[in-house]
Amino acid sequence: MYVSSLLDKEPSMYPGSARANNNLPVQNFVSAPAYSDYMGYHPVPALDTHGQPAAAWGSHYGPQREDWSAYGPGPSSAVAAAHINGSSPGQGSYSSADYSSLHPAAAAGLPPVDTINAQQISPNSQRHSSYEWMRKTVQTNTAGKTRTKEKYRVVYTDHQRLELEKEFHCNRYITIRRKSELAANLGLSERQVKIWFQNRRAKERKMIKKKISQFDGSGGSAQSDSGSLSPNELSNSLFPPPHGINGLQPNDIHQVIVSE
DNA sequence: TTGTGTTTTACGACCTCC
DNA sequence: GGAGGTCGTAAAACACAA
Repeated sequence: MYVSSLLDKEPSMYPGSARANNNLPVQNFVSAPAYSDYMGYHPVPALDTHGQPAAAWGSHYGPQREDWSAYGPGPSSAVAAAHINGSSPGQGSYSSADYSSLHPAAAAGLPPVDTINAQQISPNSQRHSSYEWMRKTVQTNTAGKTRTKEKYRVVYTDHQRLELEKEFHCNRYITIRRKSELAANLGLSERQVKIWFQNRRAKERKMIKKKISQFDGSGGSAQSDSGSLSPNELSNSLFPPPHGINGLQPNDIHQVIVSE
């Protein structure tokens, strides 16, 4: 089950890094011993500052995964502060006008991202400068390409990754509605959220593959229980992709999940 | 400080589904 | 045909040993 891949110690997964130190003040993180594979990874009321209560997480997907409750207590004011103080390179990628055009729903029903941006200006000069090049890159590249010859990717803030991880932990496949909401709340484009989930699933498959190969290698047994399945088959058998998900209204999906 | 390996965003190609 | 899936890959960001 998913527990095996997430709860297994994965030191390579978001180790305490300079990234975290650069993005957020250390004091803004509380320890999360219950979830050691992702530093500072614990449920936070991050979205509630945008008018969405923390409980809404559960309401979207019904009961949380059985292993989710192990990740520590709920809302932390310290992390809420981190959210407010946190930086967001991705947010620097979009002007409010661009953002509104990209996220009409957000523009209509959510607070303007400018407000968030104003709150989340990075205290880190390097990060800040990276926003500048990103802003420049996106705004000046009329070809629609976000890549430039020198730099072409932003680094998501810990808060953005935290929220994405939380969503991934609830559901490995994001619904259209949740994608839109997350994008609006995190100041990312829906495309970025979609690609993040794709990459995240790829990462997990890679981790599973790695674990299987390690298991086969160390166990000495050429055929383990999982040996009859390829990593992809194993992953898909555990978490089958939601075929036809787009044919359903988000509410339908929500209701299906909640009813389970 | 630098070289090297790993992780993280982002994209294109191709496939499936509606 | 469009949207989203995987897979493979590029390149920036990062960690860390030497």
